[in-house]
Amino acid sequence: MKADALRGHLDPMILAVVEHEPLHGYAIMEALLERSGGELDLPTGTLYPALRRLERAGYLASEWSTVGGRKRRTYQLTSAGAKMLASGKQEWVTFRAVVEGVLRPGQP
Amino acid sequence: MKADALRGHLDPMILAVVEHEPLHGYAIMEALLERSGGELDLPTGTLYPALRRLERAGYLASEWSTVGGRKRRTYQLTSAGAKMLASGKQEWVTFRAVVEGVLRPGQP
DNA sequence: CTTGATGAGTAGATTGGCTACATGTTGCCT
DNA sequence: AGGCAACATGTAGCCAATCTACTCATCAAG
Repeated sequence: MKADALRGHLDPMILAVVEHEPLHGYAIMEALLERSGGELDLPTGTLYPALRRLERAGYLASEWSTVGGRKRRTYQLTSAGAKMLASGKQEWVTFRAVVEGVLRPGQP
Repeated sequence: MKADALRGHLDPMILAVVEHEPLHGYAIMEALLERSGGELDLPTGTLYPALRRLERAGYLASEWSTVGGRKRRTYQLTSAGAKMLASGKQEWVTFRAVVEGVLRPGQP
């Protein structure tokens, strides 16, 4: 999968995996990998800056903890993040309709 | 629709509209607008550079003509472009599965 | 005692879509 | 006649998100 196909779609995906349970960065990576059937293997240089960006924007809140001698930063969805996720899902539906309207995937 | 959601998806869309008939730039813009139900209103600063890029890459070929006193550059799909379009369609299917696998659009 | 998995992070390059601009024609409306 | 909308093509430069490539640290297995 091409790199910049992800552009603008990563944020709602990240928010989605922490929708029902707070997770730390590494666990978010794994969740994305698992939910995508192994397709979405984010480099840390993509994920961690994205998480900080989402926190700065107020969509995520984080707190540190230590588990088994390892420091974790656990992120949870804020209410603003929940709204952003909902609108992100709606935008995805629109986007999909646009692309498929143009691509006409009926004929391969 | 967010601007950079388009990143990496525009190329196959452009190739798709010239798949069955060659079109000039302005007509491609209109075709995209129509096929997307009015959602995809590309600025010329996006479309024309994209067309040149696709031609440089060998996916499109162009020739000039004059219709009603106006100069047109008409683009048609090359065989390399057809292959690229086919693989672009396939990549879209994968991409859609990835996003929806992560977003789980069942629950809004 | 080295390797792989866990865990978090930064610096810098790339790149493609965007805004804003430049240029010209045709045809309709007032 | 004058002006504006639609038609038609293009460039320069900005911006931001993702990537590569790196650093640093702990723990378990071999």
